[in-house]
Amino acid sequence: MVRCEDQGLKDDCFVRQYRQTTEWSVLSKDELRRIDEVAVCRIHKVGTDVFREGEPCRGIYYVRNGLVGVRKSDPEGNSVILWRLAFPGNTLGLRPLLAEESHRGGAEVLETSTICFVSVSVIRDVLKNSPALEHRFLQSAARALGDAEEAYFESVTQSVRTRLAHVLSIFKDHSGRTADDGSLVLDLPLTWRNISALIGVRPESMSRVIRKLDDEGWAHFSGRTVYVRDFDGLVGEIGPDRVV
Amino acid sequence: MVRCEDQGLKDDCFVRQYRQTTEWSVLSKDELRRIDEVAVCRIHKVGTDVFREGEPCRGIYYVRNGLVGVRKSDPEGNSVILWRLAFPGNTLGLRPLLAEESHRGGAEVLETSTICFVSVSVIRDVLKNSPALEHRFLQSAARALGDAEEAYFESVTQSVRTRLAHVLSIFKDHSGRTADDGSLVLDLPLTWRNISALIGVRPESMSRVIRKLDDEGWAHFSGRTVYVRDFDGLVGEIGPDRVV
DNA sequence: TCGGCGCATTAACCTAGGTTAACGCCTCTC
DNA sequence: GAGAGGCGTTAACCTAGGTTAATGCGCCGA
Repeated sequence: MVRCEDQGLKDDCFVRQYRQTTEWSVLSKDELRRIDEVAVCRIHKVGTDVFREGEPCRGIYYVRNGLVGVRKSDPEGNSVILWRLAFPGNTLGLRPLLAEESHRGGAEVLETSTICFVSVSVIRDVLKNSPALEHRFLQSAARALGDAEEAYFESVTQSVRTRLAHVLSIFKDHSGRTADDGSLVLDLPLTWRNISALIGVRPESMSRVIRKLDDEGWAHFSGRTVYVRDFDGLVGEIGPDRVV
Repeated sequence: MVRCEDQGLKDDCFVRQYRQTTEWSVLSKDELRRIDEVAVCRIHKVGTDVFREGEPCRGIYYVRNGLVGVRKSDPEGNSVILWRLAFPGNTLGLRPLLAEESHRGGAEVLETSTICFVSVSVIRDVLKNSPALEHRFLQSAARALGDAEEAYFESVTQSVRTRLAHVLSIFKDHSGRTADDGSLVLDLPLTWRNISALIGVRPESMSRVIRKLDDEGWAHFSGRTVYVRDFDGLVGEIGPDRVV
């Protein structure tokens, strides 16, 4: 609802990627600036929808800061899972745009987020003039496909315990810090409810697992803060790395 | 092991796609012919590997006829699932090629198959000269990604029963025929063991499910032949279509 | 200030599917 | 013709996780 300019924020989401190594970095500074010019950045409040499942794809959403989750629900609306998280720097809506499909999941703001929107027509135009960008997208789509296979495999193969360890390792890379005594402290940016949905289980089962993990001394859970004694031990004992 | 020419088969896998609507159809007849010229077609026997998990990707494999399955196993080698099937007309190895990764799954010949191999360098060369082909691949990769999400969702959400119904509907489209009395007859091209692996459960559980389905009168199972009384009823009752 | 709502937790209970083991059957090989 | 090995099935048993229900807590809005 709130435009970024109102907050004195400069809309330079894409130009800033010039220095980094995202897919967009293959574009020239000028091309990126041109995207920024037409991008519309807004601040979205927690709990609101960025887009809904089944809705036609109108463009892409660059998450500048905050946190957004992509949900999927069955036709009856029940059994919602959290398919993926979009952290700052991530882009939403690119898949349906490239596939020329509707959104297969709905995006919900999990933490107040600044999100920049760029319409389909702009992106298509950019792509038409930049085979290099298309090439990069193809490569990362192919990799994402491999990751999705891996996720499927994991869901069939691994226990909730193991999958939780996997999720924690994502947050470790992302928002983990080391305490004075050398142990790892995680301030989870998600409710346990959402973490359950991310793993695809009920909150009650999640609760059960974290209590057991706590009892066994692997980690201490207090609210959304997790104190991990020995992270490598946890991941190693509970489920070996599936970094392939 | 056996070259196609030895059998008097003409190597025209790719040229033939000119008339059809696959991704390759965007190429000119000449370009397709040029691929055929360097393609190596061989007949692979049941049980042999086309490529193995973790192996670097040397090129793509066009399945001309027969049936190939892509397996995934965990580091210890156990708990093998069947991730996808390659029917005649399908191509294997394109994902790792585009992602510039190694094979994340191993391909095993399930029915004696004629498979045409084209090396990485040829494909890369073709792609470099055809943005149109790259565009088509990007689109289908994006769609495949959506399908993989769906598969994940289904594995988390749906029962074995439902997932079996889903698999049967694949074979219905593929190798189903209608009996004189109007009922549907499927001659499954896979062992039940492999169908279990496709769904991600043990053969024993599979057995349990088909017996129940038989008892309840939905279908009759005899060896690898399935007689389905009322297919739409089965799919409708057991799990609504997830055609989104 | 109070009521209500959504998160989190616990406990009791239930069930789908994994595990183990045994058996029949087929095919291939020696 | 005998053995071996793979498939398919059944049965008995076990466990992870879903289901239901109850309780406490914190937050928000009236």
